[in-house]
Amino acid sequence: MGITKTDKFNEEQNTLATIAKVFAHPARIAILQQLFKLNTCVCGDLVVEIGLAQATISQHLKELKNLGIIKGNIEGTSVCYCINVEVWENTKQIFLKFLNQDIENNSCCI
Amino acid sequence: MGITKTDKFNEEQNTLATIAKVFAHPARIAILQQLFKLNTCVCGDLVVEIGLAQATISQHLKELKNLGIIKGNIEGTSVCYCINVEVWENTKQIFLKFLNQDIENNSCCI
DNA sequence: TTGTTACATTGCAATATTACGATTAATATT
DNA sequence: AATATTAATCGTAATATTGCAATGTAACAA
Repeated sequence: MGITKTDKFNEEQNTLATIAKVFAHPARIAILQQLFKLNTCVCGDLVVEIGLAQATISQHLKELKNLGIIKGNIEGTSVCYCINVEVWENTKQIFLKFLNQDIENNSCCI
Repeated sequence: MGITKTDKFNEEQNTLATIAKVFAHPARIAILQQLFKLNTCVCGDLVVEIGLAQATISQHLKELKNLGIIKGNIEGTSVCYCINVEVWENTKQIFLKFLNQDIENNSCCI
């Protein structure tokens, strides 16, 4: 089958899974880290930096853009990418809420 | 190809992607939420609760177990699952560190 | 105009994931 | 012992993801 049955789950669960899916590839993690690290727009050199084919990087950038956490500005023949801070914060909060759920007492399993 | 080129990335990036991949399915999110919510072992009724086939749930549980964030205790014919708090905390910290990286100034893109 | 550069898109092959029926293994129950 | 219950595993089909060569597109440079 290969198709996820999203109708079995609530919106929150599907949203969390969608966000996680975007984080679920080292190239996309690397792109985000690079954008954070440089603290400025990155124009093109992501391909050189990461070492995958240009088409592949472009595809990963597309997925990050689809989630909205990065944005691209066209500057002449090149495109500059950076974090979309608002969307990033929003996305982060959703994920933090999930990660920060804690167990009060965990005396059941050994 | 379909195969991720992990050798192009550092350990941290691959680890983050691996963790995210486990979170990247609503059924696994639902299982974790259930385990947190009940605050006790969940014995079997995950199949009923989530509404996927037993084999499917078992497969998702396996992936959560592979990451180590849940553990299962055999009790007679059934198995009780719960969060492995130590591993969960560890995993959480790795992810928090990634999520909490922030930009000091973001004046580049419009 | 012609070429060049930078990136997106398309098309395709290889591999991974999701889902489930069927089977197996282990323990309980009768 | 025979049967039932529970969950893991196997096998398989459908779909998704990854990666890249080739191509398309838009802006600039000569």
